[in-house]
Amino acid sequence: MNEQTRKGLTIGALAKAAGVGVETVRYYQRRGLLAEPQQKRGAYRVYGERELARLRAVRRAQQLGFSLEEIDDLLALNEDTDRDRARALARSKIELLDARIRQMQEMRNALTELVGCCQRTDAPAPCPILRALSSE
Amino acid sequence: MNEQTRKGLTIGALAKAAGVGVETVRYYQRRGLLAEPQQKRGAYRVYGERELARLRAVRRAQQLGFSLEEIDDLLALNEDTDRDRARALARSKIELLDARIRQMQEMRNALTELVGCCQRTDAPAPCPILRALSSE
DNA sequence: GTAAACCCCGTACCCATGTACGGAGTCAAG
DNA sequence: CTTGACTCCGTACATGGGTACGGGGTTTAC
Repeated sequence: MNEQTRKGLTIGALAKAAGVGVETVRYYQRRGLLAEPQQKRGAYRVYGERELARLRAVRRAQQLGFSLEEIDDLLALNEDTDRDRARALARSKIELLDARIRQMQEMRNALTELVGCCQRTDAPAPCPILRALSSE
Repeated sequence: MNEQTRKGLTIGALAKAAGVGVETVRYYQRRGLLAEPQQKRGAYRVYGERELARLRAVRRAQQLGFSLEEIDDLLALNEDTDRDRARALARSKIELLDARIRQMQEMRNALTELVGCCQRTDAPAPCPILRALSSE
């Protein structure tokens, strides 16, 4: 019954496997973020690994702070026939990621400080979180 | 005229300084994310550095993928009188940040690969972005 | 002391991202 | 061959995070 994964998934199974709702899958299809599968079993669409991988990737990328539109761009990079354009877009996303990563690390440090310090004191020091987030 | 920053800002100046709209400031106030300033000049509220810093911090944290509610929690950590609770929350956010940072780095690597490779080939290799995003 | 620019407040509207609903058709197990 | 779970499709509603509007009061610069 788990060779369904090989044999093909119904939309429900796909959604479950990716940890999203059926309606979400359909929504992504409507938006063009997820292609409708070519294959069908009778009247029902049949999904495979490709769709599952993509669906999971969408969720991941979303958690990284990208919008569905950006994700579409991102996932299209590979297919892009205009390699130069693709590379340029990729580079700009890299810069964006770098900036976010840096800030997340600052925030992380601030939180660590917060956890570590004040083990004993209740002094109202200048908020390390604010400090971490206020750097340009 | 720029000692307004010392003397106090109107809502418009505050918004501008933080790079948001006036309506956004008011919205944050309504949500309780930004306290209304105690001071007023006549009928107009007067804002200071505290508010500006906080407002900027909100924007930053937002870019890091936190919701306004989470941001409220985060910024409240410092004030929290229940230190244990604060520490626990901080720890959980640290883990979350770590996970996101890791994934962002994977994604960054994938993009770098994408930029670097295929300088000459147009071979449809397995999408590095999908790969980066598909790791659990 | 008047005009432009700005604030206040309330309410309504907007976009992205889903979620829910409901009637009708379909599949697969028993 | 029936029954229960599932799919399809369309449309409507929800939530988060704002944004716009409008009537009226206030400041400030001239």
